[in-house]
Amino acid sequence: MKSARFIGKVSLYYVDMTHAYFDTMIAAYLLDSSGRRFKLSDLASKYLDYKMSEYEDVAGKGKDQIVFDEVDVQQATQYSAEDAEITYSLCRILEQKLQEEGMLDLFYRIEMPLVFVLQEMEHNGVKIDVPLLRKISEDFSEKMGSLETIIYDLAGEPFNINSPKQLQYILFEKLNLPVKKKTKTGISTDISVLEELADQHELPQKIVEYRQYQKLKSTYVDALPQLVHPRTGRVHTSFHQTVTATGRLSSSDPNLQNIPIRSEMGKEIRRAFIAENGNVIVSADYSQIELRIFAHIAQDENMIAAFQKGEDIHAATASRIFHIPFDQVNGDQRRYAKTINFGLMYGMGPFRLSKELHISLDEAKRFIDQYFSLYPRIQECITHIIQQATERGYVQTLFGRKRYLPELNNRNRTIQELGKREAVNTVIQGTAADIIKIAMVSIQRKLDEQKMCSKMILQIHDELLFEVPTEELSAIRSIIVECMESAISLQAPLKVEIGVGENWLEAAH
DNA sequence: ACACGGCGC
DNA sequence: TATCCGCGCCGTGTA
Repeated sequence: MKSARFIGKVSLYYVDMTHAYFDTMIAAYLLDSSGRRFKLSDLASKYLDYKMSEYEDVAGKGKDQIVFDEVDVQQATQYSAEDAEITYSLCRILEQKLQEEGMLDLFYRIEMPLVFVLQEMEHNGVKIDVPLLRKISEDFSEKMGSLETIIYDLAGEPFNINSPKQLQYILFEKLNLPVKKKTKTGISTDISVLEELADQHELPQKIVEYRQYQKLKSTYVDALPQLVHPRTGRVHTSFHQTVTATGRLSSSDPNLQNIPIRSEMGKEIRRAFIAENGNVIVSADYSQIELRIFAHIAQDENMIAAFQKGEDIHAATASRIFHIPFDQVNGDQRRYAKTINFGLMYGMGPFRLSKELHISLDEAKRFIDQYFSLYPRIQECITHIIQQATERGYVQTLFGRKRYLPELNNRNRTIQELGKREAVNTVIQGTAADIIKIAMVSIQRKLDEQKMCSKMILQIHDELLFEVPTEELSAIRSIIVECMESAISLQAPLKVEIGVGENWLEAAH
């Protein structure tokens, strides 16, 4: 609910959901994951061709709106009963459709059980070290203050650094720096542009630094303490099960799936995610899950072999692409291979690869050719996925999750190309989403069965975070690893890495 | 409300 | 010919 952002989360009622077994919203989402609205009234129009009465129809709107207990009883009865009847009618229709689409297992064995796992996680929340964030905030303020002075000095005048328009004026009119990239409405000042300009003037680099502090401070450091619940002293995110086109979860209010990790400054924010006294934070993440899925689906023997031998996949890829012994792969070579490995799953082309690695277009093309000759079945797999998706109009994950891709039959080439990348990415990303959902359900089941006090608190796409009483640590370790690694058996076996610490940063080691 | 920029996987 | 890397959420400025 959008309104949650404004009124704050006040409901901590722990509603007993034991007997809820069919969620029309989730069923409709599985039937069309690209759909945007799955409200009861949307579904009634779509599947029953029935227009439900709206709340405003019975209670009025604006300042004339009355409270529901003042509504005429007949009208209130009619309105309320409609919800129940429509839900029931939808349930039968949607279940039938799920069956026709082969998605009953996905629905009953993965998505519906997951509802309760997510309810539990939202209820658990995560403890935040507010004093630490306050300290970081002050530290950032100081650094931003000095940067501000330097920036105004380099610009020759004070201006609002956060205003793209004013920044454009300073960089491209006043200082006459070259335009590298345009946006729909003007000249781009994003990070890649500023980095390209860095060798011509000192200002761009300072802007980059300033932006980094500004981003971290406003989005995380200052925002998180305000979201600590007054009664639980913890932050309770919302997980959404019907948002993404691929089957992933999303998180909002606040989004705890995009807490910084890449920059050194950003990492410090993870220190503020802590465990209650007597507990530790346990992080469990799938190592290279998407690449393993790709290797499995493509049946690529080279890639499967590398994973079965437990090799560092990026180094192994580099060693074979560059024809050098495994132990002589240097940092740059490994980085190149890593970029290709990841880019592959998003359908990165030679153009983007060349930009990313600061190499020529020809070199980028050669790398990609080398890559596909090393992993030939991967290339075949990509072709196959796209071909099948174009014929059928949709793709499916290993567990039968579907995504329709009308883009593939669009007359615009650019949109078609987008459709191709979406097709490949959805199979991989969506299968990974299926797998971690299965693991979450089985882990929660074990925790309940064994009446353990450990809590699952976050899911970050390929990582699960737990808050664990120290005495349960060794037991929970094996449960987590077992449930996650055996969620499905792949030719390139799933591997889970576990970390333990007083906070999220330490646990992620 | 929208565009941009930027954080995560 | 020219070339956007898939999926999200959110803060800020602008209108």
